[in-house]
Amino acid sequence: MTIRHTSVALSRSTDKLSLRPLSPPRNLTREAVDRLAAEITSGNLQPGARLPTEQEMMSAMGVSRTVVREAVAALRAEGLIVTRQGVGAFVAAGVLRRPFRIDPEGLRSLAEVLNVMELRLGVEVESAGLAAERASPPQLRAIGDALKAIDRAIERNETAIDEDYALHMAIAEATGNGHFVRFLEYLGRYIIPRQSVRVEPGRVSGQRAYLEKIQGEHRAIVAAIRGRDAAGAREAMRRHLTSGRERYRKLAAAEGEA
Amino acid sequence: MTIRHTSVALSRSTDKLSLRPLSPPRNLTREAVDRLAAEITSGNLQPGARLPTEQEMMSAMGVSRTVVREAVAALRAEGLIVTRQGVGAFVAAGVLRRPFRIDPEGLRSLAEVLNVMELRLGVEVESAGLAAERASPPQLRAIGDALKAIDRAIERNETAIDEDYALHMAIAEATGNGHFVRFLEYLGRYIIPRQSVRVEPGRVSGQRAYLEKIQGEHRAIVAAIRGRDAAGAREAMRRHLTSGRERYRKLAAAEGEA
DNA sequence: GCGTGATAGTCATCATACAATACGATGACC
DNA sequence: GGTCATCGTATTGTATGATGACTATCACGC
Repeated sequence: MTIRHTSVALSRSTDKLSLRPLSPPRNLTREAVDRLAAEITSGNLQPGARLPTEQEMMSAMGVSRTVVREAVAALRAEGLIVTRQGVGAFVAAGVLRRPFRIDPEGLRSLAEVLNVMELRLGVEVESAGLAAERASPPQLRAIGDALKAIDRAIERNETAIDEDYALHMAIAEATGNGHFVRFLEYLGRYIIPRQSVRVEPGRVSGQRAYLEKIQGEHRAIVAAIRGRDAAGAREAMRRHLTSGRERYRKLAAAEGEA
Repeated sequence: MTIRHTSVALSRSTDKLSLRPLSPPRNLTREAVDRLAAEITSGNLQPGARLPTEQEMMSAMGVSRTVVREAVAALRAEGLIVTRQGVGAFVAAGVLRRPFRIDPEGLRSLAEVLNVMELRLGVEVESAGLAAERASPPQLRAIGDALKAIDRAIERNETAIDEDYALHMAIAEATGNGHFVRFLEYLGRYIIPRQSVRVEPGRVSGQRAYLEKIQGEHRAIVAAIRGRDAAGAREAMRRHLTSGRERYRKLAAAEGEA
């Protein structure tokens, strides 16, 4: 038996049983991906440069074509390289860095969540401003519908999480800029819910007052957008999200002491 | 002969050719990736759920194992799924969202670049505001140094691209929020340069006046940050980036007619 | 000089086989 | 009855060969 992946850090003598969850078995494909990615990010392979052929990579790394092809497929999925049939594989132009991503692991701490909310605040404030400037009549209607949907959810004593998200998305849609939609899509799903879902189920009246307050902020945002008041929309959105951030901070702090 | 994607974007008098930038060559692997990703993000496959075996996917989609394996490799690289030899493939726990990314392919068109600049504007405006509220003395010093570095570069009749980027980064650093730094790191490298690099080399005096104007905007931002004036810093940054966006729009439009 | 066709290089896909690993079942052993 | 070694099966990991499709290049004829 050959000692393959020695990634097992054999901490045999760890008295406290600190057995790691599991370290990913370093298979050949992963190895090849890392080495190729290193070649690219280190600048050793300039953007637009042609990668070695599959055959050359095979012999260079001593692996089969399957491994090479899966590594190439992985890098292509990450956008680092593009392949063209009959021509070869090339380093993607204009990409010296991996895609922007927020590590979900880091979201554990309160501070990190608040940091993400700050980033979101900047994007959404601008989103509201642009929506006020550009929203088309159908988009304005969609925003109004989303607002009313929250009203109905509150009436049914629900948390209105999905409806809240839908309103923010409708505003992002109204910017006409797909990046705002995608950004919110990426962040919103797991940032928005937490800030309101923590209220204890028993305190329905408290939750309702809380939702009514939020809905008042929503109304201010929508009113400003309808009035084509970009600055007012930005301000209203800023108030909404900063107060939401404060609410979350207090809830989290209270929970921390519970 | 089928009209495949002519990736040659060559704008050789693109009178009314309406040649698409490039339509993605829908190969089987890409198709499989999309379909699997849709199954996951749609919630059809819960986190932790086991994917069908490769054999089942082969017969289900009517493709070979190579295609299935490359699709799985791509999703694994994106962190959506994890595979375990001898067991199967599983939807990654706690990952309902794909990383936020801006497809570099889309950056070809002027409209897309402007859209990205709008997103950046939102983030940087907030960045300036937070920097005004929180910048520590060393961070303020770093911002001042970056400002002076631009002065020196202008004195040397250089484009000051790197120095400009450094100033924006210093401000992002001063927020104390790493997300702002990473976001700017991701966007800035290939958005900022373009807006100033297009000036013709011959017109040095025009470039210098242009840079002096930008530097005036920079000074206003830094002054507001130093004065702990968050609203003023936001406003100054907004002015800076909106005017930069306009400059880029005009430059690009002029180039388009050239 | 300019289109045109042949040709070679390369990726895309398929098919098959073997290796490595994990899990459950079975049965021996205490 | 419980524990553990063994084995068989299922599944992914890796290797290899073959074929098709696509592209760039170059010689060729006009």
